[in-house]
Formats: sequence, C-alpha cells, structure tokens
Amino acid sequence: MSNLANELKEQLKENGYKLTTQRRAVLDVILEHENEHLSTEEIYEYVKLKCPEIGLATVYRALLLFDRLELIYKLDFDDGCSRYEINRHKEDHRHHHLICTQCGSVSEVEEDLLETLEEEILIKNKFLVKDHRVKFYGYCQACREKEE
Amino acid sequence: MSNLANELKEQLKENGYKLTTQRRAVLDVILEHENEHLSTEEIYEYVKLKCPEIGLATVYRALLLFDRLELIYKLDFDDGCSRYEINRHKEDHRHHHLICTQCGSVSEVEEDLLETLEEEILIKNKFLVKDHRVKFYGYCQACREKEE
DNA sequence: ATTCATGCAAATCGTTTGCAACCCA
DNA sequence: TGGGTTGCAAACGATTTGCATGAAT
Repeated sequence: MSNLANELKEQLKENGYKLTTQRRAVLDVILEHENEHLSTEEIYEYVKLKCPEIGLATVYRALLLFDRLELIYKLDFDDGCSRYEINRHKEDHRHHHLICTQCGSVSEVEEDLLETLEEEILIKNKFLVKDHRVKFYGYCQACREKEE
Repeated sequence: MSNLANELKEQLKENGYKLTTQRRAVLDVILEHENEHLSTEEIYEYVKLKCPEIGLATVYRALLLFDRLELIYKLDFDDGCSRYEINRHKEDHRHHHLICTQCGSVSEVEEDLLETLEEEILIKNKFLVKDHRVKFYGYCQACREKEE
C-alpha cells in the first residue's frame, strides 16, 4: 500500500469511515490525473475502468467525503460542473489558476503574494483570513500567438 | 430616466436587443439591493413586486444577457445558486469578497493589490491577465468575538 | 409589420437521497 | 456480527428550452 493510501486510510479511520475499494479507486484516479482538474463525470468514467460496477452516486459520495476531510479541493471554472484537485495545502503548495477566456485552458501559478493583503484585511476589516481562492482570467500564450 | 437606465438602453441597442419593462425591472432590483449579492430566486421575488406577471425564466434570461453584456457579475459563494452584483469594473471599483465560513456572511474589500502578481504572471507564465476573482475565507469580526 | 421577448410548462442537467443488499472492521 | 457503504432508481433543485402569444422599434 502506497504512502498516500495509508494516509487516506488513516484520515478515514480517524473519522470513523471505512476504506473501501471504491474510495481507493476514486482517490487513485484523481492522483493519476493531477493538474487535469477532472470533473465528477470524468472521474466516474476513469473509475469505471477499474471498478466497472461502481455507481455515479458512489463517486459523488466519495468526492463529498474527501472534500469534507480536505483531501481534495473543489474547483469552479464556470463550466457548469464541479472539478477537483488534490489538496496540497498542508505542504504549502498553494497555487492559483489561470483561465484562458479564449480557449478555456486552465494552467497554474505557484505564486502566493497575498499575505500582505491578508494582513491589511485583518486590520481594516477585522476579518481573519484562513484561506483564499484566486482565479485569473485572460489570454494564454498560445492564443496570444495565434492572434498575431 | 436615470443615468444607468440610459446606459443600459444603449448597451442593449448596440447589440440589437430591446429595452423591455422586465429587463428594466430586473436591473432596477439589482441596483436597489447593492452589496446584497442577491440570488436569482431572490431577484425574482423582488421583481414580482413591480412586475407580478413576470416569469422566472424571464429573470434567468435577463440575467444571462446582462452577464454577457458585462453589466453584471455572476458570483459563486458555494451555496448552490448563482448570485449577482452590478459590474463596476469600468469605474475601477473592483473589490473582493470576504466569506465567513462560520456564519456565511459576505462582506467586501476595496483593495486591489494584485498588479505586481499579474506582472509576474505575464513574465513567468506568458499569460496576459485581464481580470481576476478573489475569495477570502475566514472568520468575520462578529464570529471571532462570539468565540471568546 | 417585423422581430425580438415573454410566460408557461415541459425538459434537462448536475447532484442528492431512500432503501435493500453488501462488505469492511 | 453490525454499522457504515454501495448500487440502483427515484427525487430534487437550479437552469434551460420550445412554443404560441405579446410587445418594442
């Protein structure tokens, strides 16, 4: 059993949940497709290759659970469905998304320069920021080159 | 007719759309409830006071149109429905949202300190940022005071 | 008059839920 | 064994669409 599988097992046990074949399969698919921002339906299609009998509802339930346990992150790229990525928050691998409004591609930035802004917010708004989500909209390199 | 109504009329005419009573009513409601982040259903309820015969579908269609014309902004606070606010982008009144994960309240920050980050993104990622959306999650003042 | 917009109801889509059968701890 | 978990199908809620009627330019 891999490192991550063990970690998952522990996380589930701590909260009184069971490590089932289906849950393993769902997490494995997300891990095998890092940076692809798979939607629930896409995850379902991939999981079916390993687990042909799995139901869509089970995938939804697994994703809901992983999201609550903060193993994964729900993303919203305004395309009408939920997408997910592994939560690397604890390792401080926070990143933001660059969404190209021309071709729809999504890439990532590793930067995190929001600390100063968060300090200001605490002072001015008395609001304690614990997390943030940032989406940048614009034109990717490929689209900009095509434009010329 | 107010400034904004005129602006709306012009925006619609430019694109070959008509200024109908219903569209006026929808925009008026959003304007009359600034900073309230009304959901479609809430907008519908308010609009019915002025326009009792209006159908929910018409509200959806008006909001879709205004969003495409960038008169309004669609917001997503993860509560399962679309919310909207007037787009003050052109006036550079850009703001971000502070979402309290305890009580669910949403407030606003006027700050915009992302320019430096956007410059860096252009250099490192060759991605030209035209717009961005930022959501901060944390604890509002009221909830933090209750905690103590 | 023409063309676009509306209201209504039905259709759609993503997601959730109830329940009997099932399986991990 | 027993309570969490699954698969299935039905239910759900938000949003969209088809169509005949109605209104704005």
